[in-house]
Amino acid sequence: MTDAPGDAWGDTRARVEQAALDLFTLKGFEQVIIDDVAAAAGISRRTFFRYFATKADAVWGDFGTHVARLERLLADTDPAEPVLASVCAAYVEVNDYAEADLPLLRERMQLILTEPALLAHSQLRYADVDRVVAEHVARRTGTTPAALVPRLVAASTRAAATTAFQMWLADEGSSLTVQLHQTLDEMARGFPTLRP
Amino acid sequence: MTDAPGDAWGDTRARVEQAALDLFTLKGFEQVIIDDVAAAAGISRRTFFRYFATKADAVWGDFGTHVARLERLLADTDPAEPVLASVCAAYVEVNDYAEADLPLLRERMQLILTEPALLAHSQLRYADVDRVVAEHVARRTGTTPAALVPRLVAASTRAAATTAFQMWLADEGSSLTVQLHQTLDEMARGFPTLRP
DNA sequence: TTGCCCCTGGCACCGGGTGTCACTAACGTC
DNA sequence: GACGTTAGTGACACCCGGTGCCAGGGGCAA
Repeated sequence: MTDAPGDAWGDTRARVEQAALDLFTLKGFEQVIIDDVAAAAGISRRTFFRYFATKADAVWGDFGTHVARLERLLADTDPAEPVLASVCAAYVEVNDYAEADLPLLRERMQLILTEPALLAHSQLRYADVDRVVAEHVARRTGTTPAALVPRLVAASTRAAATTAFQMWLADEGSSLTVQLHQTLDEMARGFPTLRP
Repeated sequence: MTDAPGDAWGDTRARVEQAALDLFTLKGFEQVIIDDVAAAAGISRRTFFRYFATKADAVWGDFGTHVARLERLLADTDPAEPVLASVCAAYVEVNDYAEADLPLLRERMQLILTEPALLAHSQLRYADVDRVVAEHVARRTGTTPAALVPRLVAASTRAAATTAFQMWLADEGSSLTVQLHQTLDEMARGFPTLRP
C-alpha cells in the first residue's frame, strides 16, 4: 500500500489524510463535513471517496499493512515460547514506533478513542486484528479460531492494548512500549495487583 | 423504562421493536430501511425516530435498565470479596435471564455480534458498562476510574463476556451462565489452560 | 364548547455514501 | 501528427439515516 516516491496517487492520498486529520482534530470529527476536507485538500467530494471508502477511514492510515505485520510477527514467533507471551510480545513489537511517528500516532489515537463515531468504527478495523491473533492461538493450541481460548486471547489482549493506548494518551510523557508491556502483563498474569 | 400494563406508548414501542428485530433477522440489518420497519409496525418513518434515536437502537431493548442493574449489583457486593471476583459475579448475575427470555436475547445478540453496523454501534453502548465497572474497581482499590487497573478490569471483563456470548451463540444447546462463568474464570485466573 | 397537551404524519433539509457519465491529460502505436 | 487507450477527476442524481418544523387530531379538563 505504500507507494514509490513521487507517486502522484500516494501523494494525493497523504495530502487528503493530513487535511482530514488536521480538521478533525481542530473542529471535531462530526463538525467537519467531507466538503471541508475535500476543499482543504484541493479535490472534489467525489474524489475523496475514491481515496477513502468512508469518512472514518481517513484517520487510519495504512492499517492494513499494520495488521499484516502483526500476522507475520506472530507466524515468526518461537514455537517454544508460551502462546500468550508470544501474542503480548507481538503486540508490543508491532506498536514499536519510531520517535518521529509518535506525534501523528497520538493524533490518530486521540481521535479514535475519543470521537464516538470513530470509536464505533474502530470495532470493524480491530476485527481483523482479532482474527489474526485467534488464528495464531488456534494454530499453536491445535484448536480452531472459533474455540474459546483463541477467541478469548484475541479479545483480552486487544482490550489490554486499547487500555494501554488510553493510558499513553492520558500521560503525555509516558512510553507507549512501557504502557503496553505493563498492561498486557497485568492481564496475562491474572491481575497480580488485585491479589490479597 | 418499563411502562405500566396497557400503556399505549410502551406497547407501540414494543411492537416497533419486534417488527425491527424480525425484519433485521430475516433480511439483514443493512437490507432493511426504516420505511420497512415503520410500515410493518404501522407507523410513519418520522414516528420511528420518536421511539428510537437510531436504527441500531431498535435492537437493544431497555439496555439502560440492564446497566443500572449491573451498577446496583456491583454496589451491593461484599467488600470482603476480591474485586475481580465481584465483577465477574456481577457480570454473570446480570446476564441470568429467565428461560423464556433466552430466544429473544439470542436473536438480539446474533444481530449485534454479526452485523457490522451493529457491532460498531455496540461499542457506544458498552462504554456505559465499562464506566460502571471502572468506577466500582476504582472505589474498591482507592484509585480513580481513569487509572490502569480499573480501566483494564472493565475492558478485559467485557472482552471475556463478549467472547462468552459468541460461544453461547455458536452452541445452540449451551448455557449462557456456564459460558460466562467459564470464560471469565479462564481470563481472571490468567489463562490456566495455556500454562505448560 | 373552548382550550390545552400529547402523539402523530408530512415535508424539507442535512450529510455520508454510490453509480454513472463526460472530460482531460497522459501514453503508446501506426 | 492523428489515433485509440487508459487513469484520474468532477459533476450530477440518487439512496438512506437522521433532524427541525409545522400542521392536524384525539383525549381531557374547565
